[in-house]
Amino acid sequence: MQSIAKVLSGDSLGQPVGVHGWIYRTRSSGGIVFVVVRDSTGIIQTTMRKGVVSDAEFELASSAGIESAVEVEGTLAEDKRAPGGLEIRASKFSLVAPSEPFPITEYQSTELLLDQRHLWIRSREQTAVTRIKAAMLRGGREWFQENDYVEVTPPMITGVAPEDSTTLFQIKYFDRIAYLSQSAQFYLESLIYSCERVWALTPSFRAEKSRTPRHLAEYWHLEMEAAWIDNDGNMKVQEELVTAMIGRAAVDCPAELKLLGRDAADLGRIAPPFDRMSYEEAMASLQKSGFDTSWGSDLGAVEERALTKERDTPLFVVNYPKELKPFYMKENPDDHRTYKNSDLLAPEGYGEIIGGSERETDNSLLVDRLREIGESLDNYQWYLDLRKYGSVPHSGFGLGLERMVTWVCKLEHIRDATPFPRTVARVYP
RNA sequence: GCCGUCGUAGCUCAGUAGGUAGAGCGUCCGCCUGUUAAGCGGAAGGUCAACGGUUCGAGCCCGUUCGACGGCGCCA
Repeated sequence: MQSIAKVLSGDSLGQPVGVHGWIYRTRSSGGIVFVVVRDSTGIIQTTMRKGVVSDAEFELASSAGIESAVEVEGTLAEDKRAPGGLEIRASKFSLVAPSEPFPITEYQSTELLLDQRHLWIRSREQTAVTRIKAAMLRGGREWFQENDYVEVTPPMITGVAPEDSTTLFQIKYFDRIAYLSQSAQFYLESLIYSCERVWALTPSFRAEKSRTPRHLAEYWHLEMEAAWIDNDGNMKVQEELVTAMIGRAAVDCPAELKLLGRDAADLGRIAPPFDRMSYEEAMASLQKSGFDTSWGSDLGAVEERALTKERDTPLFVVNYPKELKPFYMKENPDDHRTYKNSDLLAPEGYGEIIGGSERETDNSLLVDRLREIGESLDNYQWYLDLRKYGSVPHSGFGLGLERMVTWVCKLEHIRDATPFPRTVARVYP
């Protein structure tokens, strides 16, 4: 047996080949049956003729339904009438396992596809997304390895909750309460004092009742933290990493990208340095476009879309007002109203995929800010400890993997960037 | 949390003025030796989301509940 991709390469033209997979489509016309077979690498038409295969095999082939598991052996032939120009003229057909009528047909609704997700992930589109996502992760892992980052394994169960813990999933943890992690950042920050440069890929959980095309309740969070680098260095890491991830997908998955309407060549234009714009400049630009917004307003979905819609490469927005961002960021010495931070916005209107910053290194400043926002210091004691024993400048960021996949794969909704999306309305299948 | 749309056959949908429930696809049976999500003929298939109300009569009008989807906010 060979992969369908291998057979489609045409190397075996005129020679015996065999494939196994699942029936993608069947059509029959009297004494001939067309069975289009799908495997993980592609689809190919096979033809069964009465008299060439046995009557029993012919009967099986003509009655087998979509998604039946089959094996076909025959001769590879060129034929203009075949989709793709190549077909296997079968000498042998066997049914590995029949399929009941497949619930997903040519007529589909969003609801059906989500209810039948365990079956819909067999689709060519979902398969392409899965492979592209894997390639992006491969590219990221390669980049981290080449740049001396240590992959670490932070916990996903935490005992600490901020005062406003409404966005945390609570779990029963033996005889007390614990929470599912929203971010591994504090754990990564702890690890830089030994490994200096660390990264982790973990699930993050958000109990926000968000109902948008860019939110999941569970998503894969790619986070990095490094000692001795400031926010400019942090942004350089981000643009190089993003470029490496996209580059790997473009090289390894051009066909999958094309299937999704994304030209791999266009992705090749994405290279450091990415454009940079301050929050203040972003505000001015939005006001010029007629937005009723001013200093202190956050960039919402509409604003991010406006800023990135006409772009085909990512955009950094830097130096947000402090009140819009969390307490652990480092104040901008050039403008005390803002932090040394950045959000990376994906182009084409997709919006934020990374949030990052230089971290505050001064223990007393952190304590002040925590008091200001009414947080109990007890919950942060171990985090504050990190500033007591050789505090060093450091920076880091978190990348929402599915958000990046949504952009790279030109998806309309983030739930298609993961095989089994978890949203406020769905935990099945 | 807020705003909006929709629940009718396995799937996608139509259902006019309130008067005995329809189509295409799928399934099953038959025909067809080059189909491209093939074509032709036939058959089976329904608690119209649930509950309550109005009416001689409700898929349709009113109310409540449940579910799903679209968008905003929050965020990656």
